[in-house]
Amino acid sequence: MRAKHGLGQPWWHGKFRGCGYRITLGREVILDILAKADTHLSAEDIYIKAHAQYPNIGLTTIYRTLDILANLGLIYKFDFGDGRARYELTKGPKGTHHHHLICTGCNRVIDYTDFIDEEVELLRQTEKGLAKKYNFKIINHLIQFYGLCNKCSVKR
Amino acid sequence: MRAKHGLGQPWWHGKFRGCGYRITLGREVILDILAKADTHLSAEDIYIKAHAQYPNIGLTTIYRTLDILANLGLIYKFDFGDGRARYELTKGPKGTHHHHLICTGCNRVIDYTDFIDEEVELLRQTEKGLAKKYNFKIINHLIQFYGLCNKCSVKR
DNA sequence: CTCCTTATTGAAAATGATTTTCATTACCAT
DNA sequence: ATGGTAATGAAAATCATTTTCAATAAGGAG
Ligand SMILES: [Mn+2]
Ligand SMILES: [Mn+2]
Ligand SMILES: [Zn+2]
Ligand SMILES: [Zn+2]
Repeated sequence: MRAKHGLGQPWWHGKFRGCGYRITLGREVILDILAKADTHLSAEDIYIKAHAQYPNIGLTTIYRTLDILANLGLIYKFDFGDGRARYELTKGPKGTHHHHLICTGCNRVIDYTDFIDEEVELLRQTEKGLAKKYNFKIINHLIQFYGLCNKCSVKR
Repeated sequence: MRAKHGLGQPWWHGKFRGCGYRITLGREVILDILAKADTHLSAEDIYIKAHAQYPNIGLTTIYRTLDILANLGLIYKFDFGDGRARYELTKGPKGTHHHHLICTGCNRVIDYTDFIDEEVELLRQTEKGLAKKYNFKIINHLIQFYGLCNKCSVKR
């Protein structure tokens, strides 16, 4: 059940090598952690996990690798307002693009992928309209809903 | 043509006092700057402008005031990825809620309010669906499209 | 497999935005 | 006008992220 492509090469090796980057132990560890994660990890979260498997890795390498991954479009970098960036594999285990519900009470973040059918279509149309009107080439979008989760809305 | 409410009181004095906050010269200056701004200002941008009218004001006061304003919902705080927070009056001169087009090439941010008719309606429906499904009380949303502006897409 | 070039790395120092501390000042209800 | 207390500025402290630099290790060539 290993997620490999081709001849036992992890899926990302290709894109990585193609851009002139070397495959290193540290980078493998980091991508492994991201692939297994089911939450939005911060650089330090990743550092702590990585350090367990590979005690020599430095936090600097985490930052540098995350930067490359974000530029390659393999991960998303988010700001949920808690003062540190959080990262998530573009195509996670769930594999699908998703949006976020963010609780301003407890900072919980809920992923949601169950878009209404029309939502996807409308997004396409909106992007098309904006692209033409502003002569802007849309590559990606960020959609987040802020509010109170079930627990937090009770407290108030 | 002054934007006043009641007996010559700026519109925000009410809400401000109602929450136990005092009206100070520094705060007036800051809100004035935000009200006149047609771009997304950083704390330091505001500090520089404020300093011109009120040389004694400290950067600390800017941060503290912005924090209050954001909590009161009078301003939005954004992260456009350039390492500093940027702020915008919730109800600007334009008065309307808007979304952003962000150029990843030059960091230009375009406001857009010209929603497709269906966009507003769909957003309402989506929010309703999410609210029920996740038992989440939606208060606000953030929608940003990333891509390349006309100038930057030519260069590539 | 060995060598060599060069990307990568870790540690430590630097940076830079935002916060905290604390003594002083100034709102504003009475 | 006065007093209680929120607000303020300067300086120091935080803290996530970046930079520096000498040491190390991918990985292509031979
Ligand atoms: Mn997510
Ligand atoms: Mn805007
Ligand atoms: Zn919550
Ligand atoms: Zn641009």
